[in-house]
Amino acid sequence: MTSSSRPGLPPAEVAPAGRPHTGRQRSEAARSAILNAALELLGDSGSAGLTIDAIAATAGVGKQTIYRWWPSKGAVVLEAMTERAGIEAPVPDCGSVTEDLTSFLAATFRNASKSSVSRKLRFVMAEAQHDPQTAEVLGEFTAERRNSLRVILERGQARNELSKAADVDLLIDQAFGFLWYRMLVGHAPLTRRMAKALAEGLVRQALVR
Amino acid sequence: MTSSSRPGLPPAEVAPAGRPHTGRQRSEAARSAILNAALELLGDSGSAGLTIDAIAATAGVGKQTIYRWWPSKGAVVLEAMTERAGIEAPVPDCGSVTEDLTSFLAATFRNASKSSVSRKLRFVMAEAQHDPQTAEVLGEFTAERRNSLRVILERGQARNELSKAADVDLLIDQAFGFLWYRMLVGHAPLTRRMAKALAEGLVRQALVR
Amino acid sequence: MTSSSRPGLPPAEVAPAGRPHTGRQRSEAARSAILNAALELLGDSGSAGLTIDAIAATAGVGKQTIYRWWPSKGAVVLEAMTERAGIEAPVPDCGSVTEDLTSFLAATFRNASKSSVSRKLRFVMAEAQHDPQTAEVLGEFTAERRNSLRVILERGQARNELSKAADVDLLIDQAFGFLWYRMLVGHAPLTRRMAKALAEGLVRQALVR
Amino acid sequence: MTSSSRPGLPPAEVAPAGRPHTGRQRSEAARSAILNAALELLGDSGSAGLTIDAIAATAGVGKQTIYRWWPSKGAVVLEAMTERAGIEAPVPDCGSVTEDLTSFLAATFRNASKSSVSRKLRFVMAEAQHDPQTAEVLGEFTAERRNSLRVILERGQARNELSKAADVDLLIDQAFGFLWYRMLVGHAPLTRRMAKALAEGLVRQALVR
DNA sequence: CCCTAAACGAGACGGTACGTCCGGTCTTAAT
DNA sequence: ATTAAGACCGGACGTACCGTCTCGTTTAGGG
Repeated sequence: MTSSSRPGLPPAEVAPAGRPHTGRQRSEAARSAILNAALELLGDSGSAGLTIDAIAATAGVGKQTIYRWWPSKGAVVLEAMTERAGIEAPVPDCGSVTEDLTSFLAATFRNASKSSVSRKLRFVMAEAQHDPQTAEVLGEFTAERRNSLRVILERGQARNELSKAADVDLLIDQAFGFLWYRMLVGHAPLTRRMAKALAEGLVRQALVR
Repeated sequence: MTSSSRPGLPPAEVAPAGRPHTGRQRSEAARSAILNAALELLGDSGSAGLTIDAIAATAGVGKQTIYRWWPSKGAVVLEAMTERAGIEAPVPDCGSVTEDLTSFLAATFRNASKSSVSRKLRFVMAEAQHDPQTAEVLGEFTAERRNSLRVILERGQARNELSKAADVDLLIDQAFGFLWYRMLVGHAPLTRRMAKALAEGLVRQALVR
Repeated sequence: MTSSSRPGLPPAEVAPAGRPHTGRQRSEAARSAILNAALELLGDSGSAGLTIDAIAATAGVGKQTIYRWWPSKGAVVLEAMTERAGIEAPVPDCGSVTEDLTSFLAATFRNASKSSVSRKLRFVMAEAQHDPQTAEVLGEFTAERRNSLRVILERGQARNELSKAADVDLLIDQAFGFLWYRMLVGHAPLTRRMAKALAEGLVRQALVR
Repeated sequence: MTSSSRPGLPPAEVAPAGRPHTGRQRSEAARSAILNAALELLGDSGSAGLTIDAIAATAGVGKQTIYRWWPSKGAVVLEAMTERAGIEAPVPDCGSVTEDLTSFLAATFRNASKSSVSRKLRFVMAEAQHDPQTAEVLGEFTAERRNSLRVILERGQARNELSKAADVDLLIDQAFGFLWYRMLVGHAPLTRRMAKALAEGLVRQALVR
């Protein structure tokens, strides 16, 4: 998420330039206290206990200051996560699709199997199911993640490792679907071994025949 | 969910046979009014508006009667769904894995793309993220669904259509993962075409080589 | 309270004699278990905690068995008290009004200053304020107590110790009013000394002039 | 009850002056709507029907706003009564104790025999029996009332109409005891004639001999 | 010895109110 | 204009009791 798309920027940057900005400016201290508080509370007690009141109290901030800059709890958490938690696995380039894919998925799985990270992702996903605004932010986040994977797979096609006919979106959604499904249901772990097997499976599906 | 695992059966069926059961028996009318109310409310207004108070009022039932037999809202909805909504696709047997798989996934996708069904599933999944009791019921539900798929895939292995070495659980979680991921994030549809492509991809991934 | 006015006698004694009575008879064990339970609970936890459910559970009795024989909680407690607690001071005859009155009031005060007794009386009085049935039973109880005092005072008038013109009901209500007021508000104790002073005051008020 | 002892004043007036008070101030509109609602409900339906929910609904107020400022239903009613109902008879000064006393008691009885007032007093007394916080407020209220009467009686002693040796508290509790006893049990009325007789009786008890 | 009737322990039922929590809005005084 | 503080209305939560209503069982006459 780029700085300019961050929710809740002060109106000054949006104003029609006639009136440049008047009054007190947004407090960066408040902003970061809020993000910290959200992460901390979500770490401590899990989704319960993460209330707007609690965030405000923990951050030493008025509730209005939260509502002024974020549309919903989910947005706060997601912004906190993406900014702080280093949740976004980098796109590697090892020379082969299988290796790239394995490396990317392994990094992603490792992250997601940290309970602190998983707790946050699961929370945001749950919020998104009844809060359209969280759904939108989550939509942007997941789209970005899918793009990373698309880069890898399309490079594979370009190198002629994977069939041009392969449906890349199908592969992507299998990969992230697998990840989220295990995270959300919790019936099986997200190990490095699973990442490797999944990567190989996906490549086998899309191999040039 | 079999009748005997239904939550909240009267103690008689559970008691160690010493004391056979005394007192008034569970009212089937109340039970079914509650399930109906839950489905109706979830259909009308989506997850918001599905409150215990509303269910009780709609069903003409005391709140305690709900709490007596179900641990949580999610459990009510899930039981209502599994009992009423015919959500469970049957395990077909067409002679070939690809056909079986395609048919199974197509039926499942068709179901899940009905907004009435999807709304309920998404609601239960969201609930499960902060309510352990819903998580447990959802766990049972998803385990059953995975078993259906496992039957198909293991039949494929038995018929030597699929490699014995294939990791069946990996395939299963790719399939259901794909389904849930698209349902929950909503970035792409669940069409019959996707079901077919997914089925073929999974088979190709597990083919005897 | 005489035996025949005890609430909840079996209909047999009321039936029009055509059909004498058939079926199981009232269980004395249940009756006394209920009264015991009421006293015990009121002793333990004070008015809170004295619920019909609790009485039934403590007595090992179905709730219906309580509702069958008593119209209200207050009635149970009052019957328990009058039957068990020996709450009714006897009417003494010492030869002089002042002595009789002092003795009667002292006995009454001593009783009422036992917290176990006072708790019960205060409970019944509170109940009576919003439950007409308790109010009625309490009315009977207090009427009886007033009659005891009336006997003493009218004997005083007969002996020419007190003026025939004295308003006996006024004196009685001053005495019991004093008692209840201190019991209910709790701002001052009910000592033997107070009983004596009160008795003397009342006698002085009603002396033949 | 003076304004400064009114329960639930904003912390500002209580705070140690370090932080002068910040945030929205207590809404006088809400406060008075609550008191009105309490009186109205108690007038309409008697103690039943006077629930916190009903008060909040009638006053158009959140329940929390009630709980924020009053410890209990009884406290609300008592504050409403003392503030609105003009329940406190003034201390007259007619020149003679008997006249003062008669006038005071007659006014008090007239008030208490209005069913609207009596209903409220009886309600508060009943509440006080199982709610310590109501008991406390009621204690303050009755203490104040006793003080009014004490002023009259001590003036009588000062003027040498009443014996210096008379136990003033004994007389006071006979008077208010009489009042409350008849109000609570309801076996006899509180007429002007009774007020006069009571006043004369009490004076006769305490006359200089 | 059965038959009918009533009382029993148990406990589920529809309701009402409770007191708490939280959401989202608003009003202060201060910066 | 924004901030921390905090009161406001609204509404869902889960619990506790209420008084009623079945249940199956037990205990009495009366035929």
